[in-house]
Amino acid sequence: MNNTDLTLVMKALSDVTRLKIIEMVSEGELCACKILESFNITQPTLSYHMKILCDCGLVDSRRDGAWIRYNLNKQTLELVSSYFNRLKTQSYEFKIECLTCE
Amino acid sequence: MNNTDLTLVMKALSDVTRLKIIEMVSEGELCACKILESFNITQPTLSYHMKILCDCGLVDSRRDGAWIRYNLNKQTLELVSSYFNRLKTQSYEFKIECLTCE
DNA sequence: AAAACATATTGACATTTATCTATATGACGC
DNA sequence: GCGTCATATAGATAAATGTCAATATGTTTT
Repeated sequence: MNNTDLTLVMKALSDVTRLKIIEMVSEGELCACKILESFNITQPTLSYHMKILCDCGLVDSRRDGAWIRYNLNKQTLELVSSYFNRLKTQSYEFKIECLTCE
Repeated sequence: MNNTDLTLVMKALSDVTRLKIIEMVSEGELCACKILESFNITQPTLSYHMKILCDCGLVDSRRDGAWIRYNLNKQTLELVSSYFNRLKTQSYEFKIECLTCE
């Protein structure tokens, strides 16, 4: 996962509505109509948010009759999770100071 | 860490420049002048980005003479990391389908 | 085939964001 | 105190973002 892809994921998560959607979907598959009930937004706005979540790979969608069912993409989540774990382990307790700055 | 705080962190990471800064700082403390060398942006623009990274708690700053030295805040990173770990474990292999949608 | 339901797309608009130039503030050395 | 270096703030601006109303597309039911 390169920086551009990661930026897309972060951008997707940088909106309160989408963050809540991710949390809802993390508990199990949901259709748009169910998600919509939890928010004070219009259907087109939800559709816009779902597109962003799907495009960055965080959420998968599948048609089931008239409904579109959404669920979390665990693989992408794993990549994001491991990115933060790597950052954590990379940073050490004792700082390597930049003394010269020249 | 509530959703508003988390959104701030994600917003901070949703910019390629800031994502690179985080990676640089994760390897050790750096002053603004050193960071600036790696980018094609002006000094005020970097200052703007550093403020966003500090305000959300991802980066700490300390004055050292004329310089401001930046380093990663491991505590915040730990909170973000554990958030994603929680999301991962919350989502199960077998989907709890929403069959009614009524 | 028409009506009803679920979701997506389009176009408009206000707000936010990233960037710059110009200027201010703070620290150090002379 | 003055000049110089490091960083921050202010004001302006173009581009991106989140939202809506209106409309289109796709699916099911009658």
